[in-house]
Amino acid sequence: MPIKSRKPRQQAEGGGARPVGLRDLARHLGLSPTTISLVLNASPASEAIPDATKQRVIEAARQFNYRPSFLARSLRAKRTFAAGVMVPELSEGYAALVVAGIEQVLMQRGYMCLATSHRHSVGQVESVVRQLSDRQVEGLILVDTPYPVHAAIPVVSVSGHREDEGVLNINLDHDAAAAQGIQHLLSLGHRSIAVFQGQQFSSDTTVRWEAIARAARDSGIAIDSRLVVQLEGDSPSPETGYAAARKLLARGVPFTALFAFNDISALGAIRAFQERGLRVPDAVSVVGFDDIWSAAFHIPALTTIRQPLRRMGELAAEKLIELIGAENGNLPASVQVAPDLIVRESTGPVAQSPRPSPAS
Amino acid sequence: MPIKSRKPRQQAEGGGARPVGLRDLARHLGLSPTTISLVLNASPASEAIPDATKQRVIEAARQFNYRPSFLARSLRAKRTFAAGVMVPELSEGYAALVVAGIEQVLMQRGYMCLATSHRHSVGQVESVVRQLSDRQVEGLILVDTPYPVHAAIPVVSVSGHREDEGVLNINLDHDAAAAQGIQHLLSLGHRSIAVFQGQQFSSDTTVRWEAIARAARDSGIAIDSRLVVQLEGDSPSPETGYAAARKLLARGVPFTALFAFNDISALGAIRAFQERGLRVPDAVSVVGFDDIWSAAFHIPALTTIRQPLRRMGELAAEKLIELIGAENGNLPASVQVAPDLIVRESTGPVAQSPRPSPAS
DNA sequence: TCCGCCCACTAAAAGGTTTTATTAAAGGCA
DNA sequence: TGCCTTTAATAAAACCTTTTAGTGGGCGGA
Repeated sequence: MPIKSRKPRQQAEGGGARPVGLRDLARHLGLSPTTISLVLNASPASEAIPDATKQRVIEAARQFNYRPSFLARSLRAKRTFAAGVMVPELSEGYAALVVAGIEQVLMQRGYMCLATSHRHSVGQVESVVRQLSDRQVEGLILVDTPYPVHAAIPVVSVSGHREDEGVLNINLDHDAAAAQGIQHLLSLGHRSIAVFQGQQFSSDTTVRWEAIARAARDSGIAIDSRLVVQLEGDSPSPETGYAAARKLLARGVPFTALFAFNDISALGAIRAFQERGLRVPDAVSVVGFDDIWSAAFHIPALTTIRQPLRRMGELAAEKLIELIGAENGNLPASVQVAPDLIVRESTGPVAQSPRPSPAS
Repeated sequence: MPIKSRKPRQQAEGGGARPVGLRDLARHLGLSPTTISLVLNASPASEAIPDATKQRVIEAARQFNYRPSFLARSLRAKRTFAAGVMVPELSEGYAALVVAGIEQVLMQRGYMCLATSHRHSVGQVESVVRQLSDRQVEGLILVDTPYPVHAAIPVVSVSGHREDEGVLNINLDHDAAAAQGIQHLLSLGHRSIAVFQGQQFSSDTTVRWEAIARAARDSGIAIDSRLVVQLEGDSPSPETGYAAARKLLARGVPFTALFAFNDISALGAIRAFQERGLRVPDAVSVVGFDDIWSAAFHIPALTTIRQPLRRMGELAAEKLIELIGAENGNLPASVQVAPDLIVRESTGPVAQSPRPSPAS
């Protein structure tokens, strides 16, 4: 694929004034580019240069508004100060929060954030990784992206649960999360608990489901397999939860609470329940997951397990930068973050009437 | 700020194998780098080269998995195929949707998306623009960013309403949007309509408010200034609308409908109303703006003016690329996109009882 | 007087491409 | 044979820095 050079864009002012470079400064000062570079970079070798000259150089640089070419120095130093970030879909609330955290830390440390999305297409994943590698990003952050990635650079995976050698994981402590949710429901008297499993493509799906099943078992109750529904479709809207809830109701197996896969699906489920005349939390209690910003303002406000998504993004960026700077040897280790149970209005004590079987 | 070169990261395999370059290929084939470059870029000058040689070159390139250095060719060709994207805050649903559209188009056209946020800090805006310029992005897309930006590259502004010379705008047709909302409420019998104005820092604030006032005037009703409340605080949560609604109620001026600044604030307002015993839409009708994904699944589902946010992002990217490729002269022009009124459950006919004055 | 050292810089290479200008060899024609 | 053209390539410059290895001159000391 050829790359054509472009005739330099005419400045509004008319003169195709190309930016001032080290050479221009050198000529203007009657010095060599080397000297200028040494001084401006405060390189150790510049100690031999008298302060007067240094001042002259610095002054001229400011006056001409000299900005070194990132391209040129990247080429020379083999450092791009750029990191690639891959998410399934940027518009998703989940990904957006994590990316916001990542971007903030990267920026603050002088790195650029190259944002990409793959829409769960394996081909797209490969193509994007190739493009990022071509641009010599120094590291990669994968968010909720359970696809194999082959890269010769440091990789941090958020909610990836990867076993891959050399991938640093930032994951939620799902056992704690599941225990919090189950305990909360148990303490309200619930015994028949329905569960939403995530979509196939979500990397949290398996881990979360297994943690919930384990937590239930440990608490002495079992999850009836007829009360387990898997979310389908890749729409990032409550639609998925709405459909799953209807499927659940259609099975006719009584339950008093739902542990949803995430807040989005919980919202959809609540709507489906209310449409069938099942009030939340009177007839059914619902626990969400994530604590997206609208969870608190839904009616009823959602009880949920909060994931510190933004913090996870920040951590991912911090760890990535550590990895990039690390000598071989002492590499930083994976990190687990703690969930928080946020009790709001969508959960309540189990109803008096023994079994509020859903209307069919 | 000095830039130190890093000792090349040891590959897992052990050999610090640096990537194969044009020179390596040349040596292996017994040709010069020039020839390889000519052939691989299918440059016009390569016509003189016999097909046999071309094949040899192409074959070797594939075999060694040769990937040209983006840095080097960018340096030489003065093209980076990168665009900077600035939003107030990446985690906001509004920005995330626009950015998703932008990223998709940029990627598909071979451009990289450098995502940044500024949190409404003018200093941060300047710093980010500087960093992006240093990296020689070929263009800039500003989303909801009403701050002056001085750049010598093409700029596209989404919902920016800038008058600046040389900035291409992608804006919603706010007059149409306001007319749709007002007409809808009028047709339901509402005459006392409250309005939320956006936060000071949002670039849509003024335009939207003026459009609404104009639409009301044109329809023969006036907006009582005591029914106008400005959102405050920069939290991207319904909290702002919740607070504004309480302020509105506290004023004790009767109203039967609210035209909110956006869906997020509408959600907060609905909660505030319900807490005061004002059912939506029975006692108060609420119209939102944006049509974020959860609007449809809120209870009650939100009637709202949809902005085609993703499409606006796509358009912005398309126009930016046009601008970048444009000869001086025929530049593409600004674009207005059309809103859609989405009628759901949060609006209804005005109540029978003449003036459902809010409980104080 | 001569050696070595310090001072204040600089020349040149390197990084990996693209592009312009040039060349060596072969072939055609007078 | 001598001249011109075509073929099949190549050398070198350019892009803009950073870094290594010097350099020339002045000066102190023996």
